[in-house]
Amino acid sequence: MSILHILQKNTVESLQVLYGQDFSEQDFQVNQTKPEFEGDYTVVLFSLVKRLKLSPDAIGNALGGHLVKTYPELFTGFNIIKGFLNLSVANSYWISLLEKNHNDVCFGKQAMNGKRVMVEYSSPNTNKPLHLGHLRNNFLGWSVAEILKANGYEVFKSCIVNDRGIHICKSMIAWQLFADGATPASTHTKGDHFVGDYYVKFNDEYKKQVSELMEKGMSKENAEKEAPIMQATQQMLLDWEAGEPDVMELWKRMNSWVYEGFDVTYKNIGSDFDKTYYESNTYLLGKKIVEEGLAKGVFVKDPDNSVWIDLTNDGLDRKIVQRKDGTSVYITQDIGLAQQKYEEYKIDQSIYVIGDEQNYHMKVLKLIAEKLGLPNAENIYHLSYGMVELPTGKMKSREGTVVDADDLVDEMIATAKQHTEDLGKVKDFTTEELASLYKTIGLGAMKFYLLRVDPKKKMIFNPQESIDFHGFTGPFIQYTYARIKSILRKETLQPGASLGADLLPLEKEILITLEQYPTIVMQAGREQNPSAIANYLFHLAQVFNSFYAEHSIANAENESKKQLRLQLSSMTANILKSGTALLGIQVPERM
RNA sequence: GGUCCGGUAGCUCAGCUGGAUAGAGCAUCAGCCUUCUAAGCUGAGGGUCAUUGGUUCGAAUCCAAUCCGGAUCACCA
Repeated sequence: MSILHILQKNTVESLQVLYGQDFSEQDFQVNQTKPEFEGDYTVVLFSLVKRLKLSPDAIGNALGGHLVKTYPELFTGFNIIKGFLNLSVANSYWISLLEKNHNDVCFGKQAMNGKRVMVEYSSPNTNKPLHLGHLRNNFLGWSVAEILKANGYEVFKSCIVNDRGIHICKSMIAWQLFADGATPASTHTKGDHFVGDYYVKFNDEYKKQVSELMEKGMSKENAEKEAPIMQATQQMLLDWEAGEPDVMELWKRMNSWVYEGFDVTYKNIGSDFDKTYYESNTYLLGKKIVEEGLAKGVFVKDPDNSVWIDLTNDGLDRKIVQRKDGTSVYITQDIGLAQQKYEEYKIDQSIYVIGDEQNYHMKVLKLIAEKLGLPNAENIYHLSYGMVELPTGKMKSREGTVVDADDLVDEMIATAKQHTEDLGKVKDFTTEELASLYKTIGLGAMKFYLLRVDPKKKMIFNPQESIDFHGFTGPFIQYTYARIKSILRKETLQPGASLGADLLPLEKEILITLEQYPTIVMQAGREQNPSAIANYLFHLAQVFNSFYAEHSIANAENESKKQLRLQLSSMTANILKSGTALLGIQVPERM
């Protein structure tokens, strides 16, 4: 139990003893004491004044006195300033916390709670390579899954691949028209980029054809429909749905190129999935759902045979769930998949990591699932994250401002290499060790940069800022870890050693911060928010570095101080390592 | 227009279950490597927390209105 929680509980008990009244932990606030006052934790007394009809000073004196008297091993003194009761926590509490946990690499992890959760993330289209936006999604999804595991959930990572539809046919048509049989192998191109290039070619040709038709006097709207390449694409989609062998073969072939490329990227950035769903399989579930919904009266059929759901009573609109030609739309497939996930994994919660541009869509999905009476409908949760923008504005594929994921990863690794070489601290590393270090640092910088901000908010990706490895960055934390490990290699930590009874301010500050880690992990899990971890780790590293600059560990004043500081260092390193692991970031022993 | 989200230092962001003088990083300026890794540390300057009103002992935080920015409202996914 956290010290904050203990203090809350003790306060409730004391108030009961002192005044015979039942208070709950929500009836008053406990904070960390501001540095300018004496004490460690502060009970804010104002909210108790009204109910007890006593002055803040009277309550503070009674409560402070009672706490110190009743829990002398915990509280050593108190003072009251303007309605704030400041309590000092005994050094022995902090020191025993350190003795117990300095070597526990699982500190902060919760026991299994028996709940099963699925986290769906990444969800790429197979017509173009991954970009910066996908990276935020991938890092977020992966990290949230790990954070939930640390909170005791059994987690399944899943991915729905959007592998069919008109956009896929566009790349296929363009390949037929322009590739002349070229393949990723023949052109030495990564498969997903190769296919993406034909998607671009499609759009170029389409634009050309539309403007040609418009020059001949056709309206823009008609030209967009009549352009031969678009007509061919629509025909191809029909052929695909009819299972036409040539089309299916080409589709499989081009998708396999894309998957080869994706695999490389996923492996590189450390994304993995327990289950991959393919839209080409799940879209058929739509029909069944629509029939059931019609039978239940949840859906209605219009005269033209299209099927709708009326959500106007829920403040939304009428929404189509099946086209008049009987084909299923995006949302229908999602309902089917939601059900399939539940049936296959018996999950208690289903999390969707999807951009906030789809807030409306996800609201509709959940509503429909509820109206259909799907068993886990109320546990569908949209983890909605903000878009990634550039300092110049939004990324636009038409304007070529999309930041490619593979390029970015390469750039970050190259930057890590450059910095490392400039500093020249690891000249004895082998080529393999260096390559691994560059990757650890480059990816660490990138992941931290994308995870350090609140996922719900849109963020700006500043290329210059992202390759700065100083300050609030991944490498700063990695560096702090490497520094500690350097000491721990040279000095011997003796587990049962006497640590003395005194704590210097900076030593105590580290301990107070270390103690918060389990609370932060819980908070990050509750909020599904990796940035809580990132902010915490940065703060911990900062506090440790201040301590490190101020006090010597190897040449401490005496042996018990040295052992105390070695244990502080060890526990800090463990938390830096396990915390960064929750963000998908590794820490190097040297850098 | 309807719905939803956001506006905190020059820039990027914390803080938001109401609590003491609003915090970091970057950038700027001034210091600190003969002792454990300077990818570090110490200090300085920098704020009408969009605006106005309300709630109360107390508001960046809660409520309302206004202004500004964004997302979304397809027989696209």
